[in-house]
Amino acid sequence: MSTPKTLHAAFAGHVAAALDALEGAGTLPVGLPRGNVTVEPPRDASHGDLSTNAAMVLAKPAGTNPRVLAEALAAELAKLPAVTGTQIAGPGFINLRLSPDTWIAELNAIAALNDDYGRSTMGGGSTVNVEYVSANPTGPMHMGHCRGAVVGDALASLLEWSGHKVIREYYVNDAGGQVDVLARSVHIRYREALGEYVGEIPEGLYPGDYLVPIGKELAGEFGDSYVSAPESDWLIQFRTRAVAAMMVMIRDDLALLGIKHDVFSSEAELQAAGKPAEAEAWLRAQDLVYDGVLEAPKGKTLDDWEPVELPLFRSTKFGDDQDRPIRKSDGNWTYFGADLAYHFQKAETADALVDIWGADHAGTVKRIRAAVAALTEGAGKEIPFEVKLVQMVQLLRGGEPVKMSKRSGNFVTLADVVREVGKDVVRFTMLSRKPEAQMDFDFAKVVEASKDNPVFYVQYANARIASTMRKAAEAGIAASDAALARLGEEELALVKHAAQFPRLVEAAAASREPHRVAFFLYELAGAFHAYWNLGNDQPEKRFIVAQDQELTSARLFLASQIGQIVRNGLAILGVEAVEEM
RNA sequence: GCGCCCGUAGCUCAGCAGGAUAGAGCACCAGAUUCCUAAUCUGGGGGCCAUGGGUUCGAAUCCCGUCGGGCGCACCA
Repeated sequence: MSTPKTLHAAFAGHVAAALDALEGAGTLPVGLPRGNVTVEPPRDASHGDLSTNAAMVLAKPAGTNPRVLAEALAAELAKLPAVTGTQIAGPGFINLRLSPDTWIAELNAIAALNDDYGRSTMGGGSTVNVEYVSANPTGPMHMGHCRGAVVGDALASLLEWSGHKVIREYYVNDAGGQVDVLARSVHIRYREALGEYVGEIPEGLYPGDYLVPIGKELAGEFGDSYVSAPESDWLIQFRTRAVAAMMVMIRDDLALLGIKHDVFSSEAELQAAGKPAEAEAWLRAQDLVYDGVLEAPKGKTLDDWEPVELPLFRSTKFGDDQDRPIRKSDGNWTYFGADLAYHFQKAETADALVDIWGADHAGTVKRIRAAVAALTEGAGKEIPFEVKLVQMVQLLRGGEPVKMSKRSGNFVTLADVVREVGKDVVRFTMLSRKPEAQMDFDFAKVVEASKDNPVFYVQYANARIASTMRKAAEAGIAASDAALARLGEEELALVKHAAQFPRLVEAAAASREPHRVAFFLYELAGAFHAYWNLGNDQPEKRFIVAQDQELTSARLFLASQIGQIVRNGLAILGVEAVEEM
């Protein structure tokens, strides 16, 4: 896909060219680093349309005064046909004012690029593996998983928009003690299905009803042959079957949110393939794994603590606080031991790794980061690795916390919530706060149809535009770019706002923060609604002005492009852009 | 005791990989709203960006300390 340069990208190029010209003229020394040079719209629109700090950043290394350099640079930039005014302000900002034609051209660019406006080649086609959800396959998804799922999914599409190939991956923890517990829980349901009275599910097992159907299925298949058989006869089989059933449920839950992973990686398969053992052997050869005894944890008393010799990974060498065991005293892999090998496996097919984790796993970030550094450096290709921690969501209903009974296994499931408020509301709400901040999710508020509700407000902008188009069509007027010169200051201000979208997408992708897209849309919708409201008192400012078809067509064209941006932004977030509400 | 995250208006939160006079919504105050494109509109007050240092031409943003809140700290995942 070839992407024509958007206006902001083009001006970054223009400033660079102007600096080249100054170098050529001897005004500026050749080869100064320009990494800190920015070209961006000033916060205060009265300062102009674009602003660059180039003179301030380069003055010092050039051994000159910022204002002198600014004068020279401004003179160079003033030669551009698009620039109608330059001004030097403050400590050396150069403010540029652009011709209306420039903005009209950008409006046309939005129309031309359409669903692709905002895509960029920033990522250069490199592959990013985003691992998210990775909930244990021991039950349906509950709301605790929801935020990470949405953030991860939106981040994945954001990265695609900014020119990366993305692998959406789910790590299935089907090898640890939790899935053995699952198998035992299913065994009880199996006995129950055969007519046995099992009473209350014992403490420590999974009590949820969702295991009943699997018990029945296994009963139908195996009859009573495993009822009193020793655990070793049935555990693996029951476990495999239960995990498979759980993953079907989980995929269904994810589908409700519009989430579909490319790869599901099984921890059990990873172990069966000997990956953790390979990693251990290699790390031992590097003296990065050794047999040792950890000190007892400080500041916390454990009654059953005993010193034990375990194979330890030297994560302290890479910034961790403590070396970490990769196998347990029974010889099985620890979660970390397998996870280490898993990350190495992911690194083989990606140029960068991103993990989305719940904040309760914050304590394990350092060790896994250490492991990735050790393994990928060792393999000769160091892979950047980031963990995004997603904070917990508190569920409220009209301001009151939603009660959850752990005892009965009645947590609030994702499916219930999506069924109640809808996929779009869940997704947008989860993205309406930065991930590392805690968040409230109030059932009453998120479905409110008012301007106080961002989900509604943004969708309403698109719906309003769609309804205007329908209305205009009835009157026989269509959008047209024939007379865009008729658009005035207020309309062009909307274009200027919308034109930020490509930059915003790049910045959000670079910082791995999809919530910025949500905020941008909220603001853009706000600007659109504000313009719309002008029509309340001033009928000549309405989109449809019956006695002036030319102007109406131009405004409809504008509205249509604003709608396009809203739709593109919502597409990144995975939220439907409805046309009627 | 150690580590990580957070601390911005009365409340809930933004703040664009350091930039110009720190923003939005709610709440509050004052107006408008028989018209119109339903799901209101316009304007206003309100801040020592927790705090003390440091780096820089320039800090809410980066670094260090302190205070306050949350989370996590053996072979659980």
